[in-house]
Amino acid sequence: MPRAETTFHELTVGRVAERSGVSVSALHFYEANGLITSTRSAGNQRRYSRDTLRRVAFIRASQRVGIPLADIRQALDGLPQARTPNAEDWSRVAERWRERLDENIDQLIRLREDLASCIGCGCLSMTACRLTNNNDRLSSEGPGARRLMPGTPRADVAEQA
Amino acid sequence: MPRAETTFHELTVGRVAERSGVSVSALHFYEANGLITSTRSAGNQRRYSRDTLRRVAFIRASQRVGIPLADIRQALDGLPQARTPNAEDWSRVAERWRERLDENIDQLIRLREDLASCIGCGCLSMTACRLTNNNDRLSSEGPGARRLMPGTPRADVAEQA
DNA sequence: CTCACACCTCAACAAAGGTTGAGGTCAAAT
DNA sequence: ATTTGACCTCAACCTTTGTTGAGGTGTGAG
Repeated sequence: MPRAETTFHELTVGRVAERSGVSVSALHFYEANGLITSTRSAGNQRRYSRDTLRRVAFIRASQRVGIPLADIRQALDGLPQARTPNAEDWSRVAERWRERLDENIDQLIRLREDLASCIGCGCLSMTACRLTNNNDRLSSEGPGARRLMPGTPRADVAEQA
Repeated sequence: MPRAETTFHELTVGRVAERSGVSVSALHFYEANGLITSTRSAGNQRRYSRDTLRRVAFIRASQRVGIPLADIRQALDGLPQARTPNAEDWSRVAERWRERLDENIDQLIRLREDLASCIGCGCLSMTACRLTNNNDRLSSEGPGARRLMPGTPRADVAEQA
């Protein structure tokens, strides 16, 4: 099997797909959306540096907990584009990402509590219920383009071919 | 303003939209997908029973933490369809839903830990890293139809017109 | 040099979760 | 009786996150 020639730190798209568990088409997609970058070989084929594997791992792990690519992209934009990110670069990003995860965790825990106190208690009181009263500051956006609310990913069923 | 005639326990779509903070089109959509049900007036207009408000609150709260409608629907299918769900019915559903939320929380906490130990430490060791090695049992599904992985919802920006 | 496999681009399609709009009806206040 | 805002259906469109396929090229082993 003819494997494209690569220097030590260059990976073909197929190789990245193989090692990251992400399909080639998804990698193309990530690249088109600026989550990863590549150089090109003489024959116009993509060559990825090794740290792309780390980026992809970060992307997938984040996606599995339901974070949209746009947000992940923003986080990755915190890495230097000029040079290969070092440990400190990643640490900085990871730290900010932890805060993001904390928020997500908080929200879930809050819902769990609300559910217990509002419905689980059996009183079914929906007056002044925290579950019901979420439309406080929410419905004040007016019409126009807005983010959609797609579902959550589930790692056990969504993976590349 | 002509407000449709309703008995004490009947609500029009507009009324449900107003009180739940969900758009009319979204309510139509939920109904088309079996998350809520309605009877019809003589003139073919929807009439919702009051417990629809609770269902919708449950739906939105669950969506805000990234759970897909299909899963929410399954949970709601645990309620009796013949009669109006009582406190006990809701309690049962809430209990099972709590387990679901627990799983989601666990997954987020695991990612946060992995991030700290794998990247945050600074070593950047990706060999045998838990972040990287998620493709263990995942890439064994083969091709074919599979769930897509849309993003996460964010309550602060997504609401009806 | 040739062959096969990996790669390229670009367009079309998919599924979730809706929104928007056209064209028509209901209902209640005047 | 008229009018006006709420409602109806249905189809088209939107975003996100990709996959699939067609038609063509690169690359390395033999």
